[in-house]
Amino acid sequence: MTTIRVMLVDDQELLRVSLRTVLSADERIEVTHDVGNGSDAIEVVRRHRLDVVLMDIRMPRMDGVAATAEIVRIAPATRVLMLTTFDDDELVVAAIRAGASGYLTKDVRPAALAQAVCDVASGTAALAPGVAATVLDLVRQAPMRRTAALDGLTPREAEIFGLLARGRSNNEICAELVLSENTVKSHVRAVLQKLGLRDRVHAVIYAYENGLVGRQELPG
Amino acid sequence: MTTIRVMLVDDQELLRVSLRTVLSADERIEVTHDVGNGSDAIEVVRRHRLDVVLMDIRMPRMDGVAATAEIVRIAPATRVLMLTTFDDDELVVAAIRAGASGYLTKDVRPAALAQAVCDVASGTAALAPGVAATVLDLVRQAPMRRTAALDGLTPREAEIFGLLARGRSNNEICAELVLSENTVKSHVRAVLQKLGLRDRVHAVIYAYENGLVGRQELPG
DNA sequence: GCCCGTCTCACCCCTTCGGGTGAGGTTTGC
DNA sequence: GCAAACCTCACCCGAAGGGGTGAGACGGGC
Repeated sequence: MTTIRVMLVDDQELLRVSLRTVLSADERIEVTHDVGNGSDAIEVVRRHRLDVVLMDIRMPRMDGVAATAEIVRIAPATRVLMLTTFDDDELVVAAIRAGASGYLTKDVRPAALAQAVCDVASGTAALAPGVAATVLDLVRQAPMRRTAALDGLTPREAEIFGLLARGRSNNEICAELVLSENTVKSHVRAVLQKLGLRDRVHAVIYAYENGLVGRQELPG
Repeated sequence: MTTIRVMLVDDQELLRVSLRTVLSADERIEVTHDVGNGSDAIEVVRRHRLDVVLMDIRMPRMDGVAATAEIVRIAPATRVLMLTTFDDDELVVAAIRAGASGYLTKDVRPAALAQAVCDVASGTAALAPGVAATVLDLVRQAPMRRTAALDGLTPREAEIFGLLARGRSNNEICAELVLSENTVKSHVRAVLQKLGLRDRVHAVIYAYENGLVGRQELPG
């Protein structure tokens, strides 16, 4: 059995040194590289085979999330384990969506850290207890995040979009806004075209995915 | 600091005894009850204050998921930690949605088990490494979850509904499932009729409002 | 003044969709 | 063996939706 090749990515050199000490104590692990920012990390990934990248989420010169996305893209076999001082909810989600295999807070105990590295190397995932709660909440009922995803729409178009998202037909919209159906169709066309959506079905999905619509009941 | 009051729920008495031994070795933990099925567990929860319920997911007389849902309903402060021999994907999701605070496999090491009990008691969550990967996948691109909101649909219809919820056109569906468009239309009609929905737009809304679909990306 | 964006509406086209009906095949259960 | 689901597919129809073009009215900004 070969050792697990690990790279450390953190802007604090002091922390890198201590991480190296901790991980090197585990005979299953070999720390082959350590760098201070995301750009350098990507360079290393491009040139060397790595099993696990242990990455701080907040860094200068390309943040951890962006670096993770790029690393996963160019080296899918390499696992990325995020390391952070906080269990910032948004960053957790962003990191996971970027393709991170785990998310640990820096108060993790040394033995647990080494174990987590081995876990992700073997294809499983590692979550810090405090982070796990956040993730479970996400599974339970997906959150809605507010976005400026309607930029570029005129006020009227945004209004039409809101009705589209609620499942209104063109006919219902023209009744509610006192417009001719032709006008409604013009607005709908503009909305779909500007947002790059194929049809009103996709408009509904877009609305939900971007948190642009609250809870609603279906009539009937 | 008071001890953490724990109840064990498992149909195998042998396992209950060994769990009791393991957990009692930790001075932070006090095993106050142990029962052999979900119904008894609920009775205990009704009468006593508990911090953590350690529950097997497969049991006679009300399965672990149903019992969890009921326990969470009547005693929201009590945390439920699922314990299972497998990391069955569907059961993981069901347990989490029922309100479980953690999910461990029975190959967990004793010290880790005690730590997990303390973790969930303090409000965080505990996930076994093998389970965490499953959950992360759900966050990344959540697949369709099985729910009562789809009762009455045949398996094929439920499958069609899942594609409807993702914004697929009839044409795309018939390509993905290798069916004629006429067949797809038949299924779509049955789905809309059974769920009392006007059109596919409302089907998407229904899916989101009932948590039947996770985060997804729109193509393009 | 003029231009530009917005809102309004009209007409055309063709595709997609929802609804109705019927029908042949399989599997499941009584 | 028969009934009852279920899956499959076909044909029909009318309505709804998406796309294109054009155009009149109003407003603000230069």
